[in-house]
Amino acid sequence: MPELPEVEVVRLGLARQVVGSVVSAVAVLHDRPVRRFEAGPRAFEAELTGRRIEGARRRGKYLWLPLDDGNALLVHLGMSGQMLVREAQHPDERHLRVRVSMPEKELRFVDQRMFGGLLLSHGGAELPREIVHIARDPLDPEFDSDEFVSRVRRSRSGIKRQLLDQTKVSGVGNIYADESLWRARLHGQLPGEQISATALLQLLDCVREVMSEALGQGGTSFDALYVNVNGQSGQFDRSLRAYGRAGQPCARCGSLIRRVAFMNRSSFFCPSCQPLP
DNA sequence: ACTAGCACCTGATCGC
DNA sequence: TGCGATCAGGTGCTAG
Repeated sequence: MPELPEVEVVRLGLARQVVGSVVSAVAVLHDRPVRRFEAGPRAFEAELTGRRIEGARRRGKYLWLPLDDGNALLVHLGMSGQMLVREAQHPDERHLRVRVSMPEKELRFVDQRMFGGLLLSHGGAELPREIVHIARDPLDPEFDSDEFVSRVRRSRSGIKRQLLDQTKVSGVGNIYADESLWRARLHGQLPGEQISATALLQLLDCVREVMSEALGQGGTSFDALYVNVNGQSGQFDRSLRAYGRAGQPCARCGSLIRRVAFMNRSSFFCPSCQPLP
């Protein structure tokens, strides 16, 4: 669910509200969200307890909190995960999975579908080993645009599939892929090897543009499943031009936006602005 | 090595 | 009112 702008909104909230705090207690209420931590839920609780949170960092859709022992609390929100900062007396959320207690507040991992999760990354303060395969994102100053372009042009896969491949570029999900392709006037099924380097660089600019605008609006929320650390929704859904707009006129040309099935989900595009050759 | 497809979950909504 | 099918913003594993 949450893509780069939504995760960045959460990261900013954590940076403001939990960095500098010391963890006084941890309760894993459902084992599934810590499934990737091999030492198990009890070790997760024990190792996180007593640690001071030193920062809040992000790569793509992953975020992590470096700890004072050199380890890191690594977080992925999956499709429905939330990181909420609540007062301790706030009633438990229906899908509360992990409670991290601190003086005067709690950091809560809430996740309906549990595709997301937490783990303790040993020595992961700088960059958790679990996410070294994740590429930098297009807003990272060290993102290598030329490397992305050459990799895309070496593949026959459709450009949308490649935009969603987090080892080529991270942070892009189904919404911002469709929005970026609409802005760049590219059909998602165009094979990468058929797209010029210039067009791909323009596509990257569109990705940066749409994500920056979304970040400025607090992200995209269709329902209460994506919210910031205080439980508030973002407003970028009002600015979407393709995603979720099947049957509505294209803002550029007036043709009706179409929806097609893709990778067990949906793609939205303008058949006039984004033709397949 | 690359690629496509599926598994992993819960819940809301829609048609019958 | 109930039931099954479908859909939802993601990632990792695995079989070709």
